[in-house]
Amino acid sequence: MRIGQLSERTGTSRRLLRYYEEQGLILSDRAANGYRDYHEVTVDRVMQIRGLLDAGLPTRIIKQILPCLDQPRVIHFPDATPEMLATLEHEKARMTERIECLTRNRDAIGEYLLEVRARIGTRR
Amino acid sequence: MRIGQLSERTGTSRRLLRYYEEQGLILSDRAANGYRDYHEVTVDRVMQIRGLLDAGLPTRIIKQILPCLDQPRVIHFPDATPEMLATLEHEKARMTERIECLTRNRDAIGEYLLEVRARIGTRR
DNA sequence: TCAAACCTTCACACCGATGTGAAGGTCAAC
DNA sequence: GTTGACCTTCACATCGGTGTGAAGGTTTGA
Repeated sequence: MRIGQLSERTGTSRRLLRYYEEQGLILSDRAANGYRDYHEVTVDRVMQIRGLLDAGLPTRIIKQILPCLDQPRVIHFPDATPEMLATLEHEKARMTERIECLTRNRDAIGEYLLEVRARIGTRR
Repeated sequence: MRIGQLSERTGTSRRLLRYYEEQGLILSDRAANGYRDYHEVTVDRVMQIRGLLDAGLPTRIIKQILPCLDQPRVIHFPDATPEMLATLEHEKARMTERIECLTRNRDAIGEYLLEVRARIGTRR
């Protein structure tokens, strides 16, 4: 599929799709005329990238995480250096911290909303 | 406490503390000489802000969330307009999405690491 | 009284993610 | 064959979070 369709299906501007490619997050074949040609699977990949970006990860880190997300799993052995494994472990821990922070604060919002609505319910 | 101590205790540059204040995320009293004077509770507040920023929330949203985090809970009724409640509900949902995205991807990293280490364990 | 270590405001600069537009090539349909 | 909708690259712009440094005031301690 071409960039316009990928853009539409992922809700991501063409500009950003080219940017993600430049950053090594997605790949494209090229048609004879130079147009980018994307695999079907790229749709999911872009969604994953969007989610991680939205969750605060920079493209540099996302790029390192992506090999973990292939399904079925393919181990790229050149990537599996001890440093890379340590980086992944570290990022995994940071993600857990983020999850805990988000969960705590989301739950606090939930309780706040409950209480506000309870008070409104009593016409105060 | 003054800005230097707050900076040290939160691991946040003075520059950023002033920025957060400018964005309405924290408050300070002023001493007679113009120096900022922070409440003890500001330490936790700053940590919360850092966590949320790191999790991808912009200061604009964090500012709206902060009233939910007071302990014990204080309902600021002027803030509790229907629009604000809708905004909070919306942000709560977005936070849940982020949590799910981070959890999925973190778990995928975990499985990848397990598999890589298993293979290394078998000297392959 | 002087130096060091604070503090103030202001301004310019960077970086990453993103928008926008120019200048031009390709292709499908009329 | 011209029009319109696509695509290409390139470049400049914006925005939010952050660093840095200038120019100057305050406090503390030798």
